[in-house]
Amino acid sequence: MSRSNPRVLATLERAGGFASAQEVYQLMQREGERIGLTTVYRSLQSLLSDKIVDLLHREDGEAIYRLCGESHHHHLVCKNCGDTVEIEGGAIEKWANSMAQEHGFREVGHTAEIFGLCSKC
Amino acid sequence: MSRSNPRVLATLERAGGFASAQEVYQLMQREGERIGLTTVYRSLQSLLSDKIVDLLHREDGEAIYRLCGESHHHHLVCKNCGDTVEIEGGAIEKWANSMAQEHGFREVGHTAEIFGLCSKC
DNA sequence: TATGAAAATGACAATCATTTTCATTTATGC
DNA sequence: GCATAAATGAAAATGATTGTCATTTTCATA
Repeated sequence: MSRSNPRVLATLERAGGFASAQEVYQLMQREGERIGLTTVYRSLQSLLSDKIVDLLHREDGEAIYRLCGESHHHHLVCKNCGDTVEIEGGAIEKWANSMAQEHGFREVGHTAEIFGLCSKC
Repeated sequence: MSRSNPRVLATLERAGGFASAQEVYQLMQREGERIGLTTVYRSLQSLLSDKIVDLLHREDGEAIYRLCGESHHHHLVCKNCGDTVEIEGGAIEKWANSMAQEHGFREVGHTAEIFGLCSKC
């Protein structure tokens, strides 16, 4: 069973707590850290199963890891220029919880992202 | 400019209006239709840009296409057994629209999925 | 009915994220 | 020091998706 390499977590934090495995790896490379892509993937998976990060997906399907404990928010993404705004999701939390309760689900999480064209595009 | 092959749309309908490109392709193969994987991808993309289908992603990131006009709903997915319940998302529509308006975004869409442990697991 | 331009098709190769394999290095207890 | 388990990373494997390109089909018009 592999444990997480602490530099991976540190890098994810430095990246704003929101990045893909590839991005974490490239960031570490650029900063001169000597680490393999495999280790980055393994560490992120380990952080995921320890519930230190969550997993969600970008529009193109690429997996992105988000630090838990970051205030839970969602994103409004421009599908043209990629500009991203963080937004509050209180309404979603309530919706997710009530739906889960209604259907007898426990330990629920959710993903919700909104995409469209920003005012500039 | 490539137009969508009508058999692709027909197959997606037959599949319940909810399937990945690979699934549509395999289904067509099994039913003896002579079509290439490339054409399936192209047709789905074309249906997407014509707004006849939407795109969303499975937990593993694989792209799934959903027929628009199917009543818009979301999913509650058991992360253990994969069991899925369709749920209404009226609250989400409102949230997405108000957030979009607040930040000046137009032509917005959204994805929202809830996952947890179902009552059996 | 011929013809030719444009669109559609599909085999195949390329790309990209992710996972697996496996040999090597590092850490740890004895 | 030594044995053993854990961690690491290079390289290959995998799987979805996209790009390329030669061929076929469609279809309006000569």
